Amino acid sequence: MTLDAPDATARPSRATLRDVAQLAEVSIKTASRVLSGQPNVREETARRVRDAARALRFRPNRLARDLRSGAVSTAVGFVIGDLSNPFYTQIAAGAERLLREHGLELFIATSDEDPERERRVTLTMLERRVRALFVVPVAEEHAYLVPEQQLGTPMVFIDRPAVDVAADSIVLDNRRAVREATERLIALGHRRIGLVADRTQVWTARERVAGFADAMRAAGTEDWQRWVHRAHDVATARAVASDLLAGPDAPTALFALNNRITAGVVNAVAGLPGPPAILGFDDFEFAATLGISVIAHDPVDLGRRAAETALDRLAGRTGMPQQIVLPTRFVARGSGERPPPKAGP
Amino acid sequence: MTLDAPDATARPSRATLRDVAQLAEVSIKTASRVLSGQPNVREETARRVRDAARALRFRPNRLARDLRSGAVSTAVGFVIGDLSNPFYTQIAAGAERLLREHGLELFIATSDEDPERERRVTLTMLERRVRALFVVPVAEEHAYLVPEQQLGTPMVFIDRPAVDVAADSIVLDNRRAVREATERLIALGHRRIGLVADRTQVWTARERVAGFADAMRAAGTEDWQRWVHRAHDVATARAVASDLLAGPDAPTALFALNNRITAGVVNAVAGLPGPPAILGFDDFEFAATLGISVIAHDPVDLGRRAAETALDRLAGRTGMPQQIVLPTRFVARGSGERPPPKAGP
DNA sequence: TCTGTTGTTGACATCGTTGGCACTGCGGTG
DNA sequence: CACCGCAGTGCCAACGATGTCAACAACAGA
Repeated sequence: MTLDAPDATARPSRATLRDVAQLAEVSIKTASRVLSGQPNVREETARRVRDAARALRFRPNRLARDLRSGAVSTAVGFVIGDLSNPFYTQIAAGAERLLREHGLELFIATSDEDPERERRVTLTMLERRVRALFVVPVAEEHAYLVPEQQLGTPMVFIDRPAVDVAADSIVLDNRRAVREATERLIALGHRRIGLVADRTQVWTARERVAGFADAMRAAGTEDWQRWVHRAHDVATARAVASDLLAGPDAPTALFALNNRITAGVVNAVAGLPGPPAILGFDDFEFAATLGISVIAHDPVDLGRRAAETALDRLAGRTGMPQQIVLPTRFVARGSGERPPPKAGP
Repeated sequence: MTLDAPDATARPSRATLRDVAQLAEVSIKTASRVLSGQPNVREETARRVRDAARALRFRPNRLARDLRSGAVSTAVGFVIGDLSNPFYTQIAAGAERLLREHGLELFIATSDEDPERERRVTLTMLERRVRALFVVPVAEEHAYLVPEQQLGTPMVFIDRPAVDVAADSIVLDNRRAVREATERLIALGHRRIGLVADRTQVWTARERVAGFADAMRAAGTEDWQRWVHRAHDVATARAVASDLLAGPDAPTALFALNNRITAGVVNAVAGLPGPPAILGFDDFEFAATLGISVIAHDPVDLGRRAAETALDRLAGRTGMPQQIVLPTRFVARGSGERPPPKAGP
């Protein structure tokens, strides 16, 4: 009993192909052939190998496999902003479903809506040699992805387009959707419309505010900027809405530009007598129950289309990056159809 | 200018450590030392290497690194049932936050609530040599994980305990929570309590129904079984609730045993005159706005505790698997405090 | 001058797998 | 009988990184 015998100590180690080959009394290569389904192995030999693998509970090391065989990993990376926002996770769910049908696995990591973290997790994904990459970007700067893309990793940007890298993207028709919804409010007689938008850094927020501006200007309201307010999370949105309604010259309608803001606004308004009109961007589970009118779209479809695009590229499609614009639809449920109070100054 | 110079053809390939070393005119090993921050390299040499790496846009290949250095990957696997259920994603968000602080990255894959798929994605995670593994299990059978666990990969089961593998788990005090909530309904005078529970296969559903049975039996209701109904998604839950309320001997209270079922029930009841009392398991964003009383708990904390447990194991804690039971709290918001109608048979 | 120490560097083996190629029998062909 | 094709198998290199160890220079102390 020597002191340095490593196998004597209680340190079981994972069975490798070598162990399987040894037990089956074949070469490593033959074992590999059997276990990865290559032809030209006698059935009896194959059986021996399979038995050995089972006995040793052999699990191939994907790291080694993927390393050896270049970029044929089955992992696809998905970088989203925040796991607790259903908007992101539904996109992921949509992409996942389609990818799975093609034998690919979706791995999700979060950027926490921080550009620097987005960059880090994205690069980590690439270091792991994912087969394709999906990003719902927060950062404005993606030049660092250019070389990676040239190396052949398909990349698809979701919900927000790629700026300084020529990649495919799937977006919503934000500007038009908000313009048209704002026009509806104006047609109902609203002029004091409180818009609650996400941070300016976010592309969708900018687009949506632009749509609002389009409609307001068309209606002759040049000081539309004073009606634009900012919030990024539910609590802030709630506070902003409460303040607006309590303040002088309170808006007769509130327009919340994403799901979290809508949650805050709905919360603030709940139970108020003579509530303002309310519109939200993004549909949500309780919108029907609460009677909230929204600009609806299908995040699952957003993800599905992104997956389609990536699969196309993997199948060999080349050429200019595509930008797919998905439609939205207005769903009237009551809250957005309330006219402003009759008596006014 | 030879014909076979590979660099002459338009085949850009990813720069490796070798390329960097060549350009910097050092050995591969020295380049490795510089780029992975090992000591004992002359500053001038180090600078040359860093410059070369930058010029070639070198990105290390994690596959190779992780392969060589054994199981020291920074990836942690998380297997959840469904990306579009906030319950799961919030758990993931909680775990992610803590893991990140320890330099670990969370990779999420979904089982689609299918035991066979759960098994497959779990094994894939292990084949990728994750440092630790989290599972919100659907399957009842996890014996296949035993050898992997013995090899040292910490595993934590979340929301539902591990059955045939001795792993740590974090669960809620389901049975007690439901028993006590049911007792409240009984104290209010309810006897006809319609319970809408998830499938029997799901451990939490069984526990929660057991809690209901405890309370009903204690109150002398031996035929509690006839009040138990099943639903797995929002639509079914809604239909079940509608049927119950329309049928003869309609319940005076509805108790929904998870977030999706609650959504369906709330939907079905919305706007009804003289609505039944409603209780839900799992809190949700609009519960306050809608005045729905719930058994609340913190999924984010569930994830955080799971991460803590795994980190402990990684830090070397040995010994028996722990089962951590997290408390729930009852949040009264009105819907659960409605007494049954006075006039009765 | 010899020996020991310290810092810097590179040659080589290695992780677990797959690809390329060569080798062995064996039956069929000219 | 030399030759070919072909199924079945094994040896060796390779993927891209890191670990081990030794070589070497510079310098201090005896």
